[in-house]
Amino acid sequence: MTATIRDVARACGVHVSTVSRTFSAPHLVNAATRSKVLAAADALGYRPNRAAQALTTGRTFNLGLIVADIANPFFPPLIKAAQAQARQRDYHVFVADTDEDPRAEEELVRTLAKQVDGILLCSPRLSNRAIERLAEDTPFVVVNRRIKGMPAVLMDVGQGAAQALDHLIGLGHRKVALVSGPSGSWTSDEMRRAAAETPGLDLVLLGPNQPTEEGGLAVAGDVAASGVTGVLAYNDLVALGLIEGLAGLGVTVPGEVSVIGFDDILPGRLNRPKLTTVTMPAAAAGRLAVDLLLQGEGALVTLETALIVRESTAAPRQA
Amino acid sequence: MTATIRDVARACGVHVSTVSRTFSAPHLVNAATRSKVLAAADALGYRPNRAAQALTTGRTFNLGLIVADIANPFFPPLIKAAQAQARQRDYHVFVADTDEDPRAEEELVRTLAKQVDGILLCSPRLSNRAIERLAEDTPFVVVNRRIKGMPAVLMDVGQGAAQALDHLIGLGHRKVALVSGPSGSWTSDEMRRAAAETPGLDLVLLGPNQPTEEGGLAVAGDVAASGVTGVLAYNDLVALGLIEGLAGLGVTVPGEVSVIGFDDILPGRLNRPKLTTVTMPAAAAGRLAVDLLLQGEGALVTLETALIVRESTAAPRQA
DNA sequence: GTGAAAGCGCTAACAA
DNA sequence: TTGTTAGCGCTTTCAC
Repeated sequence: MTATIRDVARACGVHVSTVSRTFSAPHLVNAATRSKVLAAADALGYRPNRAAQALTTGRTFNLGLIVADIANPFFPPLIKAAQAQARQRDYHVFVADTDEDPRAEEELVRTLAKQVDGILLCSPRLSNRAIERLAEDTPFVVVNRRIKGMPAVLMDVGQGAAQALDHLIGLGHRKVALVSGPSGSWTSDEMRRAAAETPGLDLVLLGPNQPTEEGGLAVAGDVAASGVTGVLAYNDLVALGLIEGLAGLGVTVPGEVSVIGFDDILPGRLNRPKLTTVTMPAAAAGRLAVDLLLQGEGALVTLETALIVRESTAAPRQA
Repeated sequence: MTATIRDVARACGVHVSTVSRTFSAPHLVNAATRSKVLAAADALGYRPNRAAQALTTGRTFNLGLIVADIANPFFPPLIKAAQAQARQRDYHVFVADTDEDPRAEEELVRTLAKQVDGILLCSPRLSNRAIERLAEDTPFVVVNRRIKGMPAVLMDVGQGAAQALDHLIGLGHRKVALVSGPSGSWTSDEMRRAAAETPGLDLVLLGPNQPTEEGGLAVAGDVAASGVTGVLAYNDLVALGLIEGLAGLGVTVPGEVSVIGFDDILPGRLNRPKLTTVTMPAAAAGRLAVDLLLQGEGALVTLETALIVRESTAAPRQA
């Protein structure tokens, strides 16, 4: 039904290999022949069959993009940017969602591996070892995970967390909770590391938690019971859930407790109080990760983050 | 490097066709042979090469999912659900974003067509005619678009809009604006149709508008100038932008103007005032669309929508 | 129940 | 510059 290289060849009286060359190495074919072929191809609506190309060349012109949760507002801008960048380079992208499950992540990588030229693993939940093993078969770029020798795009979470904590300290908070994210999350570990290195803090670690509103809601009781006056949450969703949970417990934000999120997603900007948070350059990360993958360079890119002070933080109430 | 069917065949002393059958038609092969083959395949980490399978069978086990804007919060739940459903049926999904551009949409369909077994076109901006033409080459399911003879998943936008308008009327509003969406949007047309059929309304049509916060912000002036006391917006993003724009103009919501959105996205629930809106079953639509596509049935599914009254609507101030 | 052989659409030496 | 040929990994008749 759909035209093949052979139809085009027949239509303009050349051999199939000439048609093939016209597309894959145009400089090797006579200009006159080339335009004849192009015209015929156009008339027939010919488009090369990517599966066949992949079979001979080993290149699929496909990329895999794996995220923990498509519906988490942090990811869509990253997906969008990666997809756009890939498109520019004539690549298509498979998007898949692991539902925060490391086993699903691994299986996904395995089934995708042969169909793509490389995989973007975003905020993986798999262990470094597991990722390294998988990377033996497929080019990888990881986002928000540091693995020796593997190309990565990192967001400087440690620096953002430090800034957030300094902000809290500057406001006069001493006893502060870190509401961490899922286990296996590099960003969560980075936040913890940054917190541990911040002097002058009476730190309470609460977690692991689900990286969702529900996770925040669920931990509200513990936060209230802990007696902290400030909280740094794993992400905005958790922060939002926490604020809601705290409100349910009669604890006001930022009156009694200050809360800082991470990611700077839209809902945080609209919430009352507007969320103080750390912006994450998700779109830039998506774009760069695609570039790294396609250029096959072993680079490590670290993107800056920045604290945005809004309304969910204030000086602690005097005891 | 990666094991092929031939490696497996050699490893257990059978012919390649037997190995092939073991996977594609297991009942045609002796149980003993089958388990021998399976064991060898497992040991070698064999996975069939999808490109090669596609070449012979014509089935790719890939799906295309095209949306207007991945970053619009309405779509991620749909994408997530579609992806999960596809995965269950052993399909992978290409996700692509048209940036609200009909030309990009068409080109995307064309380049994707040969690599997939079908395409899910969500809230397309292309004309019916253009879609029908494209559908000659590739199985399609459209979401939120009604095209004669084409499988579709629809959300009952007309009904939702009618409910929203009735709510406004019940509150005492007479002069109401419909802030429509992008041209080419079926949902926008449905809303307009429903509005036109609602009696007792002094209707002002404002649009087309971009389906984003910016779109809402930009139209705020016109809304204020129009003298309406109620607004039905194309979606929550527009409604949110509009409320913000109105606030900038010193117009309070719902004090002076009531605003209703569409989609029920998270930011709307967190906004102050919390947005009165119409829920759209995006996840269900994604799931069903995949089912329709893979079952190849020519069905038309219409999903219900429902008004959720929150805080952005109230009785009009007495003149 | 299994093997042999042809071929899916394309590319990549090699020859002419 | 173009044609010839073999083959990518797999499925699918057709024989045995």
